[in-house]
Amino acid sequence: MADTRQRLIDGAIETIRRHGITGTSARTIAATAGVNQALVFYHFGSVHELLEAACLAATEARVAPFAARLDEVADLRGLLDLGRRLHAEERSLGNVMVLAQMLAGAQADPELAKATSAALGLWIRPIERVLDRLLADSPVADLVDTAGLSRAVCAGFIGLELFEGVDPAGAHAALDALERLAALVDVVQELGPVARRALHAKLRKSAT
Amino acid sequence: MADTRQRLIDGAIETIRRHGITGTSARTIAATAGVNQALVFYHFGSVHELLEAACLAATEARVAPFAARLDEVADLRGLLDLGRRLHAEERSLGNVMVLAQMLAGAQADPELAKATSAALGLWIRPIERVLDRLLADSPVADLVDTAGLSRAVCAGFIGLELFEGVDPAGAHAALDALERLAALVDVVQELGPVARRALHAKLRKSAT
DNA sequence: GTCTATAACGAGATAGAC
DNA sequence: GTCTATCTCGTTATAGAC
Repeated sequence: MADTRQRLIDGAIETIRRHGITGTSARTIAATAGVNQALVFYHFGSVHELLEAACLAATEARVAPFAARLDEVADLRGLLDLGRRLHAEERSLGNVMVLAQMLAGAQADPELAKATSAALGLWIRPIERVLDRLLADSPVADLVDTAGLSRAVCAGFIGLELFEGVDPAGAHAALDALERLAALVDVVQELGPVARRALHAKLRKSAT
Repeated sequence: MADTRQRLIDGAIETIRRHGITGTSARTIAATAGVNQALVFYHFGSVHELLEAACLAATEARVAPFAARLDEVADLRGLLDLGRRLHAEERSLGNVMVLAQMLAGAQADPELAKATSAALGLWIRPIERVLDRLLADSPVADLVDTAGLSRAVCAGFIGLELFEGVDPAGAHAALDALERLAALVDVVQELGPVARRALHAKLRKSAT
Protein backbone atom coordinates (compact mmCIF):
# COMPACT_ATOMS: atom_id res chain seq x y z
CA MET A 1 0.00 0.00 0.00
CA ALA A 2 1.10 3.53 -0.72
CA ASP A 3 -0.31 4.81 2.55
CA THR A 4 2.39 3.11 4.58
CA ARG A 5 4.42 6.25 4.01
CA GLN A 6 1.61 8.31 5.50
CA ARG A 7 1.20 5.94 8.44
CA LEU A 8 4.89 6.31 9.19
CA ILE A 9 4.68 10.09 9.01
CA ASP A 10 1.66 10.15 11.30
CA GLY A 11 3.33 7.62 13.59
CA ALA A 12 6.48 9.74 13.80
CA ILE A 13 4.51 12.82 14.84
CA GLU A 14 2.45 10.89 17.38
CA THR A 15 5.60 9.30 18.82
CA ILE A 16 7.34 12.63 19.27
CA ARG A 17 4.24 13.98 20.97
CA ARG A 18 3.95 11.02 23.32
CA HIS A 19 7.57 10.18 24.09
CA GLY A 20 9.52 13.27 23.11
CA ILE A 21 12.57 13.34 20.88
CA THR A 22 14.52 11.12 23.30
CA GLY A 23 11.94 8.35 23.10
CA THR A 24 11.60 8.46 19.32
CA SER A 25 13.25 5.67 17.30
CA ALA A 26 12.54 3.57 14.24
CA ARG A 27 11.07 0.91 16.51
CA THR A 28 8.80 3.17 18.56
CA ILE A 29 7.59 4.97 15.44
CA ALA A 30 6.86 1.70 13.64
CA ALA A 31 5.02 0.37 16.69
CA THR A 32 2.84 3.50 16.83
CA ALA A 33 2.20 3.32 13.09
CA GLY A 34 1.44 -0.40 13.28
CA VAL A 35 3.97 -1.33 10.60
CA ASN A 36 7.25 -3.17 10.43
CA GLN A 37 10.37 -1.41 11.65
CA ALA A 38 12.34 -2.10 8.47
CA LEU A 39 9.86 -0.07 6.44
CA VAL A 40 11.16 3.13 7.99
CA PHE A 41 14.42 2.58 6.13
CA TYR A 42 12.79 1.31 2.96
CA HIS A 43 10.59 4.39 2.59
CA PHE A 44 12.76 7.12 4.09
CA GLY A 45 16.32 5.81 4.19
CA SER A 46 16.85 6.76 7.84
CA VAL A 47 14.99 7.85 10.96
CA HIS A 48 16.46 11.27 10.41
CA GLU A 49 14.90 11.76 7.04
CA LEU A 50 11.57 10.46 8.27
CA LEU A 51 11.57 13.05 11.06
CA GLU A 52 12.37 15.83 8.62
CA ALA A 53 9.57 14.81 6.28
CA ALA A 54 7.10 14.32 9.13
CA CYS A 55 7.91 17.65 10.73
CA LEU A 56 7.36 19.56 7.52
CA ALA A 57 4.19 17.67 6.58
CA ALA A 58 2.59 18.03 10.02
CA THR A 59 3.42 21.72 10.19
CA GLU A 60 2.01 22.38 6.73
CA ALA A 61 -1.21 20.62 7.65
CA ARG A 62 -1.52 22.65 10.81
CA VAL A 63 -0.58 26.05 9.39
CA ALA A 64 -2.89 25.95 6.37
CA PRO A 65 -6.22 26.43 8.24
CA PHE A 66 -4.55 28.84 10.63
CA ALA A 67 -3.31 31.08 7.84
CA ALA A 68 -6.84 31.38 6.50
CA ARG A 69 -8.14 32.48 9.89
CA LEU A 70 -5.30 35.00 10.20
CA ASP A 71 -6.47 36.76 7.07
CA GLU A 72 -9.84 37.42 8.70
CA VAL A 73 -8.36 39.16 11.73
CA ALA A 74 -9.28 42.84 11.69
CA ASP A 75 -7.40 44.28 14.67
CA LEU A 76 -4.80 43.53 17.33
CA ARG A 77 -7.46 42.45 19.78
CA GLY A 78 -8.71 39.90 17.30
CA LEU A 79 -5.16 38.68 16.78
CA LEU A 80 -4.75 38.08 20.51
CA ASP A 81 -8.02 36.15 20.61
CA LEU A 82 -6.87 33.98 17.74
CA GLY A 83 -3.55 33.45 19.47
CA ARG A 84 -5.22 32.19 22.61
CA ARG A 85 -7.52 29.86 20.67
CA LEU A 86 -4.53 28.57 18.73
CA HIS A 87 -2.66 27.91 21.94
CA ALA A 88 -5.58 25.90 23.32
CA GLU A 89 -5.85 23.88 20.13
CA GLU A 90 -2.13 23.23 20.10
CA ARG A 91 -2.30 21.66 23.53
CA SER A 92 -4.37 18.88 22.00
CA LEU A 93 -3.15 18.75 18.41
CA GLY A 94 0.42 19.46 19.39
CA ASN A 95 2.35 20.78 16.42
CA VAL A 96 4.16 23.29 18.61
CA MET A 97 5.28 20.47 20.90
CA VAL A 98 6.65 18.60 17.88
CA LEU A 99 8.54 21.69 16.77
CA ALA A 100 9.93 22.22 20.26
CA GLN A 101 11.22 18.67 20.40
CA MET A 102 12.67 18.90 16.90
CA LEU A 103 14.28 22.19 17.85
CA ALA A 104 15.92 20.57 20.87
CA GLY A 105 17.20 17.72 18.75
CA ALA A 106 18.33 20.13 16.05
CA GLN A 107 20.76 22.00 18.31
CA ALA A 108 23.48 19.39 17.82
CA ASP A 109 22.48 18.35 14.33
CA PRO A 110 22.77 20.65 11.29
CA GLU A 111 20.54 18.46 9.11
CA LEU A 112 17.64 18.50 11.55
CA ALA A 113 18.26 22.20 12.05
CA LYS A 114 17.65 22.91 8.38
CA ALA A 115 14.37 21.01 8.30
CA THR A 116 13.16 22.50 11.57
CA SER A 117 14.01 26.00 10.43
CA ALA A 118 11.97 25.43 7.28
CA ALA A 119 9.00 24.20 9.33
CA LEU A 120 9.24 27.20 11.64
CA GLY A 121 9.21 29.44 8.59
CA LEU A 122 5.76 28.09 7.76
CA TRP A 123 4.44 29.62 10.98
CA ILE A 124 6.52 32.77 10.85
CA ARG A 125 5.58 34.04 7.40
CA PRO A 126 1.79 34.30 7.84
CA ILE A 127 2.27 35.83 11.28
CA GLU A 128 4.63 38.42 9.85
CA ARG A 129 2.11 39.22 7.11
CA VAL A 130 -0.74 39.86 9.53
CA LEU A 131 1.49 41.99 11.76
CA ASP A 132 2.48 44.07 8.77
CA ARG A 133 -1.16 44.58 7.88
CA LEU A 134 -2.40 45.41 11.38
CA LEU A 135 0.45 47.71 12.36
CA ALA A 136 0.57 49.52 9.02
CA ASP A 137 -1.17 52.66 10.32
CA SER A 138 -0.09 52.40 13.93
CA PRO A 139 1.89 55.15 15.72
CA VAL A 140 4.54 52.52 16.46
CA ALA A 141 4.69 51.22 12.87
CA ASP A 142 8.13 52.50 11.99
CA LEU A 143 9.54 51.54 15.37
CA VAL A 144 8.37 47.95 15.38
CA ASP A 145 10.19 45.35 13.33
CA THR A 146 7.50 42.89 12.29
CA ALA A 147 10.05 40.41 10.94
CA GLY A 148 11.70 40.21 14.34
CA LEU A 149 8.42 40.37 16.22
CA SER A 150 6.90 37.44 14.33
CA ARG A 151 9.95 35.35 15.18
CA ALA A 152 9.76 36.42 18.79
CA VAL A 153 6.12 35.35 18.90
CA CYS A 154 6.98 31.92 17.54
CA ALA A 155 9.91 31.53 19.93
CA GLY A 156 7.63 32.55 22.78
CA PHE A 157 5.02 29.96 21.86
CA ILE A 158 7.68 27.27 21.84
CA GLY A 159 9.17 28.36 25.14
CA LEU A 160 5.73 28.45 26.71
CA GLU A 161 4.88 25.02 25.37
CA LEU A 162 7.98 23.53 27.00
CA PHE A 163 7.28 25.47 30.15
CA GLU A 164 3.75 24.11 30.27
CA GLY A 165 5.14 20.58 30.38
CA VAL A 166 6.83 21.17 33.73
CA ASP A 167 4.63 23.89 35.25
CA PRO A 168 1.17 24.26 33.70
CA ALA A 169 -0.04 26.87 36.18
CA GLY A 170 3.06 28.99 35.63
CA ALA A 171 2.71 28.80 31.87
CA HIS A 172 -0.90 29.89 32.11
CA ALA A 173 0.05 32.88 34.24
CA ALA A 174 2.77 33.75 31.72
CA LEU A 175 0.31 33.71 28.82
CA ASP A 176 -2.11 35.94 30.71
CA ALA A 177 0.66 38.39 31.50
CA LEU A 178 1.70 38.55 27.85
CA GLU A 179 -1.87 39.18 26.75
CA ARG A 180 -2.18 42.11 29.08
CA LEU A 181 1.10 43.49 27.81
CA ALA A 182 -0.08 43.17 24.23
CA ALA A 183 -3.29 44.93 25.22
CA LEU A 184 -1.09 47.88 26.09
CA VAL A 185 -0.03 48.17 22.46
CA ASP A 186 -3.66 47.88 21.46
CA VAL A 187 -4.59 50.76 23.76
CA VAL A 188 -1.78 52.90 22.42
CA GLN A 189 -3.13 52.29 18.95
CA GLU A 190 -6.48 53.75 19.93
CA LEU A 191 -5.09 56.90 21.51
CA GLY A 192 -6.08 60.28 20.14
CA PRO A 193 -3.83 62.12 17.66
CA VAL A 194 -2.29 64.39 20.31
CA ALA A 195 -1.26 61.57 22.59
CA ARG A 196 -0.02 59.61 19.61
CA ARG A 197 2.26 62.39 18.50
CA ALA A 198 3.65 62.82 22.00
CA LEU A 199 4.31 59.11 22.32
CA HIS A 200 5.81 58.98 18.88
CA ALA A 201 8.28 61.72 19.70
CA LYS A 202 9.31 59.99 22.90
CA LEU A 203 9.74 56.66 21.14
CA ARG A 204 11.88 58.23 18.46
CA LYS A 205 14.10 59.80 21.04
CA SER A 206 14.54 56.56 22.98
CA ALA A 207 15.11 54.46 19.87
CA THR A 208 18.72 55.46 19.62
CA MET B 1 39.10 11.65 45.07
CA ALA B 2 36.00 13.47 46.18
CA ASP B 3 36.04 15.73 43.15
CA THR B 4 35.01 12.94 40.83
CA ARG B 5 31.45 13.88 41.70
CA GLN B 6 32.16 17.42 40.54
CA ARG B 7 33.87 16.25 37.38
CA LEU B 8 30.81 14.19 36.53
CA ILE B 9 28.51 17.13 37.17
CA ASP B 10 30.64 19.41 34.99
CA GLY B 11 30.91 16.67 32.37
CA ALA B 12 27.15 16.22 32.29
CA ILE B 13 26.58 19.94 31.69
CA GLU B 14 29.27 20.11 29.02
CA THR B 15 27.87 17.03 27.29
CA ILE B 16 24.35 18.44 27.17
CA ARG B 17 25.73 21.68 25.75
CA ARG B 18 27.77 19.91 23.10
CA HIS B 19 25.55 17.00 22.09
CA GLY B 20 22.09 17.94 23.34
CA ILE B 21 19.85 15.76 25.46
CA THR B 22 19.70 13.08 22.74
CA GLY B 23 23.46 12.66 22.72
CA THR B 24 23.82 12.54 26.48
CA SER B 25 24.48 9.15 28.09
CA ALA B 26 26.51 7.68 30.93
CA ARG B 27 29.24 6.88 28.43
CA THR B 28 29.42 10.28 26.72
CA ILE B 29 29.30 12.07 30.07
CA ALA B 30 32.09 9.91 31.49
CA ALA B 31 34.20 10.46 28.39
CA THR B 32 33.81 14.24 28.69
CA ALA B 33 34.58 14.10 32.40
CA GLY B 34 37.55 11.82 31.81
CA VAL B 35 36.40 9.20 34.27
CA ASN B 36 35.12 5.65 34.11
CA GLN B 37 31.56 5.08 33.01
CA ALA B 38 30.66 2.93 36.02
CA LEU B 39 31.32 5.87 38.36
CA VAL B 40 28.17 7.58 37.13
CA PHE B 41 26.16 4.83 38.81
CA TYR B 42 28.39 4.61 41.86
CA HIS B 43 28.07 8.31 42.66
CA PHE B 44 24.58 9.09 41.42
CA GLY B 45 22.72 5.79 41.05
CA SER B 46 21.51 6.58 37.52
CA VAL B 47 22.06 8.93 34.60
CA HIS B 48 18.74 10.47 35.47
CA GLU B 49 19.78 11.49 38.95
CA LEU B 50 23.09 12.84 37.70
CA LEU B 51 21.27 15.06 35.22
CA GLU B 52 18.96 16.37 37.93
CA ALA B 53 21.86 17.18 40.23
CA ALA B 54 23.91 18.74 37.45
CA CYS B 55 21.04 20.89 36.19
CA LEU B 56 20.37 22.31 39.64
CA ALA B 57 24.04 22.86 40.48
CA ALA B 58 24.85 24.56 37.18
CA THR B 59 21.80 26.81 37.40
CA GLU B 60 22.58 27.83 40.96
CA ALA B 61 26.13 28.71 39.98
CA ARG B 62 24.87 30.80 37.09
CA VAL B 63 22.01 32.56 38.85
CA ALA B 64 23.96 33.65 41.93
CA PRO B 65 26.09 36.38 40.27
CA PHE B 66 23.14 37.38 38.10
CA ALA B 67 20.86 37.92 41.09
CA ALA B 68 23.39 40.31 42.62
CA ARG B 69 23.51 42.37 39.43
CA LEU B 70 19.71 42.40 39.29
CA ASP B 71 19.55 44.14 42.64
CA GLU B 72 21.59 47.02 41.26
CA VAL B 73 19.22 47.70 38.39
CA ALA B 74 17.50 51.04 38.87
CA ASP B 75 15.01 51.24 36.02
CA LEU B 76 13.42 49.29 33.19
CA ARG B 77 16.02 50.50 30.72
CA GLY B 78 18.76 49.13 32.95
CA LEU B 79 16.90 45.84 33.18
CA LEU B 80 16.81 45.57 29.40
CA ASP B 81 20.53 46.25 29.19
CA LEU B 82 21.21 43.56 31.75
CA GLY B 83 18.96 41.18 29.84
CA ARG B 84 20.92 41.70 26.65
CA ARG B 85 24.25 41.23 28.38
CA LEU B 86 22.94 38.09 30.04
CA HIS B 87 21.82 36.75 26.70
CA ALA B 88 25.26 37.32 25.21
CA GLU B 89 26.95 35.62 28.14
CA GLU B 90 24.56 32.70 27.96
CA ARG B 91 25.56 32.06 24.38
CA SER B 92 29.00 31.13 25.64
CA LEU B 93 28.34 29.83 29.16
CA GLY B 94 25.14 28.12 28.12
CA ASN B 95 22.95 27.50 31.13
CA VAL B 96 19.85 28.45 29.18
CA MET B 97 20.72 25.87 26.54
CA VAL B 98 21.05 23.23 29.26
CA LEU B 99 17.66 24.19 30.65
CA ALA B 100 16.11 24.07 27.19
CA GLN B 101 17.45 20.58 26.59
CA MET B 102 16.37 19.42 30.03
CA LEU B 103 12.96 20.94 29.38
CA ALA B 104 12.64 19.00 26.14
CA GLY B 105 13.60 15.79 27.86
CA ALA B 106 11.30 16.54 30.77
CA GLN B 107 8.15 16.62 28.63
CA ALA B 108 7.82 12.83 28.71
CA ASP B 109 9.42 12.29 32.10
CA PRO B 110 7.85 13.47 35.36
CA GLU B 111 11.07 13.04 37.36
CA LEU B 112 13.12 15.26 35.07
CA ALA B 113 10.19 17.67 34.98
CA LYS B 114 10.35 18.17 38.73
CA ALA B 115 14.09 18.89 38.73
CA THR B 116 13.85 21.18 35.70
CA SER B 117 10.99 23.11 37.21
CA ALA B 118 13.04 23.65 40.35
CA ALA B 119 15.99 24.90 38.31
CA LEU B 120 13.75 27.26 36.36
CA GLY B 121 12.46 28.61 39.64
CA LEU B 122 15.98 29.75 40.44
CA TRP B 123 15.82 32.12 37.48
CA ILE B 124 12.18 33.11 37.90
CA ARG B 125 12.21 34.26 41.50
CA PRO B 126 14.91 36.99 41.25
CA ILE B 127 13.37 38.23 38.00
CA GLU B 128 9.97 38.44 39.62
CA ARG B 129 11.46 40.38 42.53
CA VAL B 130 13.09 43.00 40.33
CA LEU B 131 9.93 43.39 38.26
CA ASP B 132 7.94 43.95 41.44
CA ARG B 133 10.41 46.59 42.51
CA LEU B 134 10.64 48.43 39.19
CA LEU B 135 6.95 48.41 38.38
CA ALA B 136 5.81 49.31 41.89
CA ASP B 137 5.02 52.93 41.04
CA SER B 138 4.22 52.45 37.37
CA PRO B 139 0.87 53.41 35.83
CA VAL B 140 0.55 49.81 34.68
CA ALA B 141 1.43 48.32 38.06
CA ASP B 142 -1.97 46.93 38.92
CA LEU B 143 -2.55 45.70 35.40
CA VAL B 144 0.67 43.75 35.03
CA ASP B 145 1.09 40.39 36.71
CA THR B 146 4.76 40.20 37.60
CA ALA B 147 4.52 36.51 38.54
CA GLY B 148 3.26 35.68 35.08
CA LEU B 149 5.55 38.16 33.36
CA SER B 150 8.70 36.74 34.96
CA ARG B 151 7.72 33.28 33.77
CA ALA B 152 7.00 34.63 30.29
CA VAL B 153 10.45 36.23 30.21
CA CYS B 154 12.11 32.93 31.13
CA ALA B 155 10.04 31.00 28.60
CA GLY B 156 10.97 33.60 25.99
CA PHE B 157 14.67 33.26 26.70
CA ILE B 158 14.43 29.50 26.30
CA GLY B 159 12.45 29.72 23.09
CA LEU B 160 14.93 32.23 21.68
CA GLU B 161 17.87 30.06 22.66
CA LEU B 162 16.43 27.11 20.75
CA PHE B 163 15.55 29.39 17.87
CA GLU B 164 19.11 30.68 17.73
CA GLY B 165 20.37 27.14 17.18
CA VAL B 166 18.56 26.88 13.85
CA ASP B 167 18.35 30.52 12.73
CA PRO B 168 20.81 32.88 14.46
CA ALA B 169 19.88 35.91 12.35
CA GLY B 170 16.18 35.39 13.02
CA ALA B 171 16.75 35.06 16.75
CA HIS B 172 18.75 38.26 16.78
CA ALA B 173 15.99 40.11 14.98
CA ALA B 174 13.48 38.71 17.47
CA LEU B 175 15.49 39.95 20.42
CA ASP B 176 15.77 43.42 18.91
CA ALA B 177 12.03 43.53 18.30
CA LEU B 178 11.32 42.55 21.89
CA GLU B 179 13.65 45.22 23.22
CA ARG B 180 11.86 47.89 21.25
CA LEU B 181 8.54 46.63 22.54
CA ALA B 182 9.82 46.75 26.09
CA ALA B 183 11.03 50.28 25.45
CA LEU B 184 7.39 51.15 24.82
CA VAL B 185 6.57 50.26 28.41
CA ASP B 186 9.53 52.30 29.55
CA VAL B 187 8.28 55.31 27.63
CA VAL B 188 4.80 54.93 29.07
CA GLN B 189 6.36 54.94 32.52
CA GLU B 190 7.90 58.33 31.85
CA LEU B 191 4.75 59.98 30.56
CA GLY B 192 3.37 63.02 32.33
CA PRO B 193 0.59 62.63 34.91
CA VAL B 194 -2.18 63.65 32.49
CA ALA B 195 -1.23 61.12 29.85
CA ARG B 196 -0.73 58.52 32.53
CA ARG B 197 -4.23 58.97 33.88
CA ALA B 198 -5.72 58.80 30.39
CA LEU B 199 -3.82 55.63 29.61
CA HIS B 200 -4.69 54.15 32.94
CA ALA B 201 -8.39 54.69 32.38
CA LYS B 202 -8.19 53.09 28.94
CA LEU B 203 -6.29 50.12 30.27
CA ARG B 204 -8.81 49.59 33.03
CA LYS B 205 -11.65 49.61 30.55
CA SER B 206 -9.95 47.14 28.23
CA ALA B 207 -8.87 44.84 31.05
CA THR B 208 -12.27 43.18 31.24
C1' DG C 1 6.25 -3.68 -0.73
C1' DT C 2 6.52 -6.21 3.27
C1' DC C 3 8.39 -9.49 6.14
C1' DT C 4 12.11 -12.16 9.21
C1' DA C 5 16.60 -12.47 10.69
C1' DT C 6 20.64 -10.68 11.92
C1' DA C 7 24.75 -7.83 12.15
C1' DA C 8 27.10 -4.25 14.71
C1' DC C 9 26.91 -1.20 18.19
C1' DG C 10 25.72 1.83 22.18
C1' DA C 11 22.66 2.12 26.07
C1' DG C 12 21.84 1.45 31.39
C1' DA C 13 23.23 -1.08 34.97
C1' DT C 14 25.72 -4.59 38.00
C1' DA C 15 29.37 -7.88 39.92
C1' DG C 16 33.52 -8.36 41.55
C1' DA C 17 38.68 -7.64 41.41
C1' DC C 18 41.81 -4.32 43.20
C1' DG D 1 36.67 4.73 45.26
C1' DT D 2 37.94 3.06 40.91
C1' DC D 3 38.53 -0.26 37.57
C1' DT D 4 37.38 -4.29 34.08
C1' DA D 5 34.23 -7.29 32.43
C1' DT D 6 29.85 -8.49 31.46
C1' DC D 7 24.67 -8.88 31.09
C1' DT D 8 20.62 -7.45 28.84
C1' DC D 9 18.35 -4.64 26.09
C1' DG D 10 17.27 -1.20 22.44
C1' DT D 11 19.28 1.13 18.61
C1' DT D 12 20.26 1.80 13.34
C1' DA D 13 20.66 -0.46 9.36
C1' DT D 14 21.00 -4.26 5.94
C1' DA D 15 20.34 -8.92 3.53
C1' DG D 16 17.42 -11.79 1.69
C1' DA D 17 12.99 -14.67 1.68
C1' DC D 18 8.36 -14.03 0.13
